[in-house]
Amino acid sequence: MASNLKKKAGKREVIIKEAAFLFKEKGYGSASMRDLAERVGVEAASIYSHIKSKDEILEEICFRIAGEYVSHISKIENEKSSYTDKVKAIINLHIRLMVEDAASVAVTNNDWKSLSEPKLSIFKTLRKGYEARFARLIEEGIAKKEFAPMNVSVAMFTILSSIRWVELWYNPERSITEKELEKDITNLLLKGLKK
Amino acid sequence: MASNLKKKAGKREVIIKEAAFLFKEKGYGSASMRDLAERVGVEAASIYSHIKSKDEILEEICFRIAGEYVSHISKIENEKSSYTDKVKAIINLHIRLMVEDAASVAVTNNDWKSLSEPKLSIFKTLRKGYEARFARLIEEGIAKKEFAPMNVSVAMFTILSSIRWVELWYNPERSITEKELEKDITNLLLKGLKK
DNA sequence: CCTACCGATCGGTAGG
DNA sequence: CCTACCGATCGGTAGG
Repeated sequence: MASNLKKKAGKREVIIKEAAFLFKEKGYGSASMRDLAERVGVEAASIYSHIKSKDEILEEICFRIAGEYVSHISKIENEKSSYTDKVKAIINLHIRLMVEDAASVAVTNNDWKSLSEPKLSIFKTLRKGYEARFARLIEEGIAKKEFAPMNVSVAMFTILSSIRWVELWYNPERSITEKELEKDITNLLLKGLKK
Repeated sequence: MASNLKKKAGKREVIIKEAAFLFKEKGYGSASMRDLAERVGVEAASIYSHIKSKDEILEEICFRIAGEYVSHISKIENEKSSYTDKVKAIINLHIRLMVEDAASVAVTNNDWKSLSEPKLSIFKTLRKGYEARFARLIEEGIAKKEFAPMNVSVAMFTILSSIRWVELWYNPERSITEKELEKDITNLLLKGLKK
């Protein structure tokens, strides 16, 4: 009985997790609910006992990831540390999420445009808020002479998107560890390519 | 007569151009040929006088962009310049293509996975070849002590993907010019955020 | 969770 | 380039 309940509660998670893999592989628009059902191991109609719509799955994936970012940046802002360390913490956050749940991060990055209203607008607002807070940390870092003077938006977006490739390249069988990956990316972004 | 012929030759281009905008906006899988026909201003069936299939349009977009990259890197390799300047030239190439044809670059980045075989494999091979050549330039730059020692793949992918955000942010109405954008991104990647 | 099925929409073709 | 239409597949529902 208890195991039955647990199985049922877990099924929704299984569906969302498999959906993340599927959407990452094929793209949201090209993935069908029948594809998803096959991966989960049930008939297509059965999926709908656990979720309301294909849309809802995308929402769940995108807002979970967005929530992760937003909740962590508050902590980083409040830490008593240098701006260099705050930016390092943000880079670290993005790499960690990417390594821990590459599929969901990839889907959020690639398919958030397929969100339907009003969720699309809410997502955009969340993202803009996050970006504004990150931009402010860079701005303050420049003001405190920790960072070189430069266009704040350019710096922020360059850092944010520079981590996206990890999705395509990194897998646990690589000879490089997450720690090394993080160190190399952070060094490159903070100190540059040049010797 | 001559104008009729020209009109016909141009129509295929119009279709591919509109498709790039459409695919960028909605994603390849979520965009329909009826959407595309409406943008072009004809009935859905009429599209097929100019192209064979939806697939073919995606192929055309992805391989044109891939071709741009591949043809330019040969020139860069053969230039008698420092490795720093070669890397700068590659960054410049990516920014220029992104600014000139943001839609096609975005579609290539986001939807190449929807290519069907054998084009998918060919595309992957092209991309791997390009990456290998870029990686070698970084490797040689490190050997010549122009660049700091680091994992070559990490450096290459970080640089390549760091330019992707331009698609989402840049538009000609921004107060920043393409030249300034390029200078800021190049500086950040070569010298780093830190003062 | 399944069988059976719906209306809508898809990519694409025939024929003019 | 259009009208008319095809078979396949889509997301989703009814009923058990």
